[in-house]
Amino acid sequence: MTINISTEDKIIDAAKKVFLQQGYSGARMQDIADAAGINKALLHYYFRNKDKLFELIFLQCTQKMIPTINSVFDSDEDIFNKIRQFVSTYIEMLSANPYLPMFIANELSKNPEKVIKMIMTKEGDRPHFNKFIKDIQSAIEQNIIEPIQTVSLFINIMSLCIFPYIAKPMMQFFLKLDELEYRMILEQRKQEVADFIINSIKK
Amino acid sequence: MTINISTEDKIIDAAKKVFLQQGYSGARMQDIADAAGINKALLHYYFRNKDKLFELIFLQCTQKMIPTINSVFDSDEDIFNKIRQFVSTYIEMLSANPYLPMFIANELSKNPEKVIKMIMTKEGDRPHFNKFIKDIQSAIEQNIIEPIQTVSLFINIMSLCIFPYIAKPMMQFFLKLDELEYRMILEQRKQEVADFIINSIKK
DNA sequence: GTCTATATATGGATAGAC
DNA sequence: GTCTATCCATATATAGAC
Repeated sequence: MTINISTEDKIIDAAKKVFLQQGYSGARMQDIADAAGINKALLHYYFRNKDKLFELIFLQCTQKMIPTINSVFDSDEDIFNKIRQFVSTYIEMLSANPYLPMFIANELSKNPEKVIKMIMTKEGDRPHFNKFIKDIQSAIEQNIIEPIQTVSLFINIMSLCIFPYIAKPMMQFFLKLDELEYRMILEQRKQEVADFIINSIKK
Repeated sequence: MTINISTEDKIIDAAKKVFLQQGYSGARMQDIADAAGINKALLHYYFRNKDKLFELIFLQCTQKMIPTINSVFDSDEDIFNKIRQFVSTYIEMLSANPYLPMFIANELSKNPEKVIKMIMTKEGDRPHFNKFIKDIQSAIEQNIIEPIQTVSLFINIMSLCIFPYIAKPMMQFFLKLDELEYRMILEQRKQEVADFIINSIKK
């Protein structure tokens, strides 16, 4: 049986799909209407214009993952477990939303001011990166891990998690990997990346 | 004194700037004409259409860096020095072309078939990644570095080098870093990243 | 709320004068 | 080679019937 989905939800789902894959400037209102199984006029009836619709989708996407991440940051595991947990939950979430990293990075790089204003205006959860960075700092002071620039380590962790999604076609092309092979590699990375990081920083 | 730059070169320079920052779908022929100090009609006189102009720029950009990279891959340094050299020359080149990673990753992700066809059709140098991967493999067999999936290590190295450029606005936003601070971090990474990698894999 | 038809704006491309 | 003017396709947005 088919559940009755409201037109608004159909539009949101469709818009999410199109915007995430095509980005703002590549997305066509017609494509969104088609994907939602309605016509353009109805799109404008529900969401006045492309900008408004985009803003909704963008904020919804960026907010969605924050609570899960924060629950990791806020836990009182030791630094190694925290890194392990962060890497595996983050990669897990990205595998469920593979277009998200490219989408966000791209919009942010095309139009930094507009996007940042959008985020700042709408209040909501923020990722507790500071908490994470403080934990790293404190682990260094307690002599648990090698001294390293915390900011630099943070960038490394994010790089190792996110880049394989942003550069998927590039990596597939370079390494001649098909869809399945690449997905298996991403799956393995949930452990490998944490090992790689911890190997590097542990005393 | 001002050197006399041919109109064609002015167009190419302008197109490079606009395409790299805006991507294919975000770039406007008008913007390119403006940046070149000419009008649209003249653009079309030199390069029949947007696609042709884009193809030229894209191929020129992707080819430019290959010889330098290959000279590192082809050298007969040991694996640690090779990693150090690759990381530092690669980051050096990216700092000189900070928009390039986002540009390539984005076009590839928006239109993989088209882009790959473009690359395959035009013959030219290819990066010798295989050589690098074989070197890693052989270092593992000789017991010089920890056993690790070579493909995985390769992805890690690329991630650590490239991601900070793709995600520059995101990282700046998260970490509240201004232009100068971020550029300093990138500069430091020429050493730090190699240390980070080698720390992780050395016996 | 949903549609068809249409207005309006934008951007790529061409014609033709100089 | 370079320009102005214009065309035409595409894309966003609105009007108005049902």
